[in-house]
Amino acid sequence: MSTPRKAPTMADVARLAGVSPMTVSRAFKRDSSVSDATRSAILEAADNLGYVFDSTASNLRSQRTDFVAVTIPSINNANFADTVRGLSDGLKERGLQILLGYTDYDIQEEERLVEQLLRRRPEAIVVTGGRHTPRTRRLLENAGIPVIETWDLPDDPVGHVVGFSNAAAVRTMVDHFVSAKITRIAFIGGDADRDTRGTDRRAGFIAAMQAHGLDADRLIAAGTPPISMREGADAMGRLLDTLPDTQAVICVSDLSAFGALTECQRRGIDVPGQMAVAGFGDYEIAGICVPSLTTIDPQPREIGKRAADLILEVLDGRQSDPATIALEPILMRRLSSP
Amino acid sequence: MSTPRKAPTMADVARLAGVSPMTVSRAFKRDSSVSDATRSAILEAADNLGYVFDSTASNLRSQRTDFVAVTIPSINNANFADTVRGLSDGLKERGLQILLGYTDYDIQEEERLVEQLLRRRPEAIVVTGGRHTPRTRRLLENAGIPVIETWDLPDDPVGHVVGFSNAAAVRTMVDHFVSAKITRIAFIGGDADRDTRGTDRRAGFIAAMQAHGLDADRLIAAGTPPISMREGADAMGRLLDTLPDTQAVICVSDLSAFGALTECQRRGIDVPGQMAVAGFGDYEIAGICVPSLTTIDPQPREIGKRAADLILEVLDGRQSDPATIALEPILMRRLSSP
DNA sequence: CTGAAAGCGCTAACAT
DNA sequence: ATGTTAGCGCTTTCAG
Repeated sequence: MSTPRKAPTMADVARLAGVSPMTVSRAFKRDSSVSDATRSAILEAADNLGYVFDSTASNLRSQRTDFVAVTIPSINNANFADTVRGLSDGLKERGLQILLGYTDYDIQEEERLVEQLLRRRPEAIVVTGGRHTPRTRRLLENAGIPVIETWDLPDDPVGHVVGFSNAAAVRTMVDHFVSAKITRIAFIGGDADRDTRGTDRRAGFIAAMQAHGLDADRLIAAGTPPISMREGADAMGRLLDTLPDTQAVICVSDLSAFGALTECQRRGIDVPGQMAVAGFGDYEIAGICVPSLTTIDPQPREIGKRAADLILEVLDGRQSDPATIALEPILMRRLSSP
Repeated sequence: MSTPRKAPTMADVARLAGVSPMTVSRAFKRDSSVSDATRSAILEAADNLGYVFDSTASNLRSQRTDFVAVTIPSINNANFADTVRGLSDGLKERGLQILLGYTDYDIQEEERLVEQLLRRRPEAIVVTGGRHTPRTRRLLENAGIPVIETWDLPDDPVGHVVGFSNAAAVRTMVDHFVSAKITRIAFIGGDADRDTRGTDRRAGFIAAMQAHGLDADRLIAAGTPPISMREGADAMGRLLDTLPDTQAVICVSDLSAFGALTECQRRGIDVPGQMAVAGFGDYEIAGICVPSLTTIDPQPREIGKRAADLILEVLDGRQSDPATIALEPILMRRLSSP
């Protein structure tokens, strides 16, 4: 576990293999021109010495780091994890690694994080959402690398966008209920504007209700984002206590929706007979809970995949203008709604 | 988004501020000796130029990267996410960032990942589990940095350990059932030895049953780890079809346990009356589903926190011998068991 | 296919 | 409190 002596360098490997450091450098690259005999001699020498390639030196000299910076609101969220997985898979073939940071749904924290990440000279940066502090925006604009905003369709993007309209997605859900003659619909979401996607969903709910000429005043504040299952359950409790004639509730996420569902179970309220419930995200739980949960699939993995493709295109010079890729969230009709 | 000209360096900032590059370097460090006037002049000059500190150069020269490498099996798992959060919080105060990679529960992938991570010269490395390929082990042993294995208590640790016995934790659960006179107990887990923690849990189940003189042959293979909610439900279906006199089932994780629970709901099987169900992990869902799920809390956040503390101690020279910190998983008795 | 020279941008070490 | 010198370990560039 401890190596008291200094770690071996390429020069050490070169000496042992009887070649120049430059040849060792080439031997560690994939497609460079080194004879097979020389290469295997070098790799063996390296192995004997316990040599491990030093990226820090390589990064500085070549001005390439081979990683892409990614910020997500929370590491503990299956939707964002799926986006990261899509990104990761898409970038892997090019040898690009992901440097991940999370913002805790806080744009001040995002600012700190983005600066930290940019110091490490990523080849590109992917951020979640389209709302940033002025300084974050300036940092991104001046970074000189591809910038991709995701999970949103910002009015004034910094660079590229791979996302969807959170408001429009919720409108789809409202329409779904209204077409089933359900009109007394509530919304359970965060009580702060911290989570901009949550805020957009609530705004989309209000706008959609008003477009149908319906009251949009059944808004239940469930806590500070991210809203937990427990907070969803508590919010449903308050809704049932204060507005018992409510026919349906749209929740800001599947997690809060599942919490709400369990509260109905505990109180013996039939779902969807007495109360329909809808979520957002199409987390695994939505498909398997009883009754299964009507929700919106925002295609998180696809967001990551498309962002990765876009990054590769831009780095290859195949794409130069800022692109906006708008995905269509999918309404997943299940048993928690009519 | 595009910066055609080259990015400014410390030399540029120094020139504009009328000082030497060394003073600029000091101004960007926290506690270094620069007069307030000089520092603010420098920071202003940097701001005007849009200068962003270049860690790649700093890393090479100072031989410090200020990050800790962490490998986890999956990015989409609340337990591991909690450990990462504990680590992250504990390391943040020292300015250490986390470089995260995931192995997909595959020790071959772990080998690739560990080598990639070590090339970036982390200050320490935290891995999940105690089983590695011989090469991974060699890489870790020779890395010359603190190595911490987590989520397990390996027989022959590489270096430090912060973990718990997966087998002993499941024994606690078996004892819980047996003390309630429940003896026909099944285990739902993975069908491969890919997930070593899952394998240890199954082994712990078998050993505990045998210690009680009970048959340990109700083993249901639910798929390739990680076992999903859906796979847990399917496994429960097979269990009910083939061994209907089973009284209780212990699942390799809360996710599969919840799936199993929903299968009981769909079939009208009363839990825990006809079938008791237990999970592992104390995920949020365990506390809120109906009935709430008896499970084991392995204290994932605490694992991360302790690992972070240990790293700081070792880096400070306050701890030199390999340490093993064994945590005690907590049995969470809830409504899915008697 | 291989090598020699130079230098990436910062900071350790030493000075004052 | 600030400056000077040298060099971290690679790879770019140019040569053969």
